Amino acid sequence: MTTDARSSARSQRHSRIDVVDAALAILDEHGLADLTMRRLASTLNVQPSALYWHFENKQTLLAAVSDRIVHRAHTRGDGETDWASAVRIEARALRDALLSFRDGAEVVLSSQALGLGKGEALGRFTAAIRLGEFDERVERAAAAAFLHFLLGHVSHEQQRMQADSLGVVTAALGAQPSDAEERARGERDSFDFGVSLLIAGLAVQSEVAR
Amino acid sequence: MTTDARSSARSQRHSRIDVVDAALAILDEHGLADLTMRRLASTLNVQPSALYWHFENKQTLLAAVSDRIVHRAHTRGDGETDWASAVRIEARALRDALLSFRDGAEVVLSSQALGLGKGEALGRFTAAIRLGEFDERVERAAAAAFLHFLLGHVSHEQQRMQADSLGVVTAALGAQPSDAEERARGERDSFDFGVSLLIAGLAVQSEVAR
DNA sequence: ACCTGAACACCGTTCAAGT
DNA sequence: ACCTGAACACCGTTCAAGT
Repeated sequence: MTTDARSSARSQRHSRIDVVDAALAILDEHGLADLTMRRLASTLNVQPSALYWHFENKQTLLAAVSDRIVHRAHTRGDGETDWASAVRIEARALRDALLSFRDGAEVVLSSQALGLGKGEALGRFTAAIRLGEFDERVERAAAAAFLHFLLGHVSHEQQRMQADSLGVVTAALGAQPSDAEERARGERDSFDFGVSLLIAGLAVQSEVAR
Repeated sequence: MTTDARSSARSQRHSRIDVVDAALAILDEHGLADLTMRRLASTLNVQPSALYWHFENKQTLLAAVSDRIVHRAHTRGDGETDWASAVRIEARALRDALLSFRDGAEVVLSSQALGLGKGEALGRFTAAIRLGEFDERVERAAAAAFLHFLLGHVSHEQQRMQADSLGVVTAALGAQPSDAEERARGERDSFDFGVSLLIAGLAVQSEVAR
């Protein structure tokens, strides 16, 4: 018990993995704005400069955090399914993964925009689309479209969640359900609808090319 | 001539409009990272604290900058066109507007994600889609899908432009055209393709509902 | 109506040196 | 292999006071 590495012992030595673990904890509990190098260092009982032994800079660290969030999106490869179902399953799994950490979408969005990280999210979409045996250019552009929609939708969604929890009064354009559960259902529906639009569009594309 | 307000005279008094003008100039010449309150103040020959008379905080200022970038997207309302053409025209106009300022997409993306700004971009898509007389929920979800795709695609695109200009070697996944012009064409094509996917999907939706 | 001056409470990053 | 100590060059924001 008392020998556990995760206890409050000081002057523990750390690995990259420990640093990312601690970063994820700060992210989830306090949000991206509070995820500073200095704060991260202090939760690890270490000087800020120590972090630069593990990571070249903050962006690289955030890319590693992003990779871990995305990697959380498990989908058991259910063997035989059509590309459309596969894409839908990946989209939901990735959305769930992003939603499972505070500001998760924003972290992944910015790492993705900077071209950092392992690109697993794009890879997942690409693999699912590949089941449809499209032209390679179509496959690439479609995967990017799914990913852009996913990140844009979920980051907006998480932003609204945070605004709500702070009781911010946003000028109520359109209907705004009062009940949180109802709102969550609405978000998921509009996400699914966007995914459906893209899938339907890609299906049409395959008929055109035929 | 020498009485012109935009000359190098000091201790000029400024309006919100002047501040946004100056911010846009810094954005375009030096990028978002260099658009700090202190730097902005110094180009206006003013103390940083003076900016807080015009804007509540930096995010609000950036939202005003975002609004101006989006407002640059002119499309003459060509009278009678179908919703699909109207959406395509808006998408291209908005992309051009974002591309006309360095880091334009990122600025608009983050203001949009924070729910700040006037929401003109979403309004433009919504108005175009409305020509198709869809269900209101469909209209809203589709407009959001177009906007998310737009912002995601263009911010990624601008990121690559900047990486290229810095000579960064990104692990060449897939074919990477060497010639800049060719690459620009590829970007525009994959943007148009994404827009086409969404339009085709929405067209199918209208048949289903019929 | 618009700005100054001074301060507060922070940042990310570098680098020689330690163990 | 991993970290300290100290420094550098910055940030956004507040607020009393000035004109």
